[in-house]
Amino acid sequence: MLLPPAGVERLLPSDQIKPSDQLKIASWNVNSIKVRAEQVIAWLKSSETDILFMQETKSVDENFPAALFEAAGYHIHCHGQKTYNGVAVATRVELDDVRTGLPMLADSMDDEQARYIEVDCSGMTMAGLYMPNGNPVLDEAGEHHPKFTYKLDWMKRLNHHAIALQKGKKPVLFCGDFNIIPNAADCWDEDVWKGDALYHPETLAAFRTMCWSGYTDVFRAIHPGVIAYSFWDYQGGAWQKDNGIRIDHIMTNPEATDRVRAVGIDKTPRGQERASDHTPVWCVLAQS
DNA sequence: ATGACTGATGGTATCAGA
Repeated sequence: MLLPPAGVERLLPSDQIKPSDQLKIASWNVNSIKVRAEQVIAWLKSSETDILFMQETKSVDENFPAALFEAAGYHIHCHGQKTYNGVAVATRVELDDVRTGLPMLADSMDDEQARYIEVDCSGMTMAGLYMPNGNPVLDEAGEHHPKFTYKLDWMKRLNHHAIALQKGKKPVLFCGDFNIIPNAADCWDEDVWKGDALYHPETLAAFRTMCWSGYTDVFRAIHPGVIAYSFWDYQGGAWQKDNGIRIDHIMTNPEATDRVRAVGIDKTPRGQERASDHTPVWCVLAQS
């Protein structure tokens, strides 16, 4: 085992050292880019992230603080709307194409919400998404509430698109705030989440459809049995009690999974002053 | 305990988030 040189106190852990032929990709629900820009940029620098997908920017594109990112060496592509939702990508590597909006199906519900951005880079396709929350599940008549129907419809569109992208035989990666708790081990108390849209059987079934079509939850694949969360509610001292849930994910098709060299969730930003309620999830991919 | 956060909004309360 190599030891750090004398006098060097802060080396990255060995699994975070990134050779030049690798890309570090991350996803972070920032909960307002206006409030979080400085913290996000500081994290981009300290984490050596090449491409960051952001969600809940809550900003129209003309108000996105892109100049702050440019000054730090990151170019911004954003797809926002007023008040709610909003996705963006910050990159310090060249992108070949950027597309926004998740494709519709013939029977899809109308969708004006800014929740999807997709890029081509280094022969790969990578997407950042903000899945609808889906609550409440039921309306007053006991039927599916329109918000839950919208979530299921959105997942159906995502699954169709995920399968369509597989036909390219290229590496494909989806990351973002999925608003899905994949398993009981991904929350502090399963009983609290039973019946919630994030852990509803129909939500989990749609998530498994994505898994069965070839996409891997790379955090869980590389860290089996590890308890790690990506969201802690602002209320009730959830952070202090570690009452968290793992709902931010990186999903890779087989070609991309083969290139995964490391995966992690960085809890540090969640513990900082005026933090987002989510913390970043990241992975390192070999470029060939 | 009708509580308990945080952010955005032509707002001084209401929504949405999860």
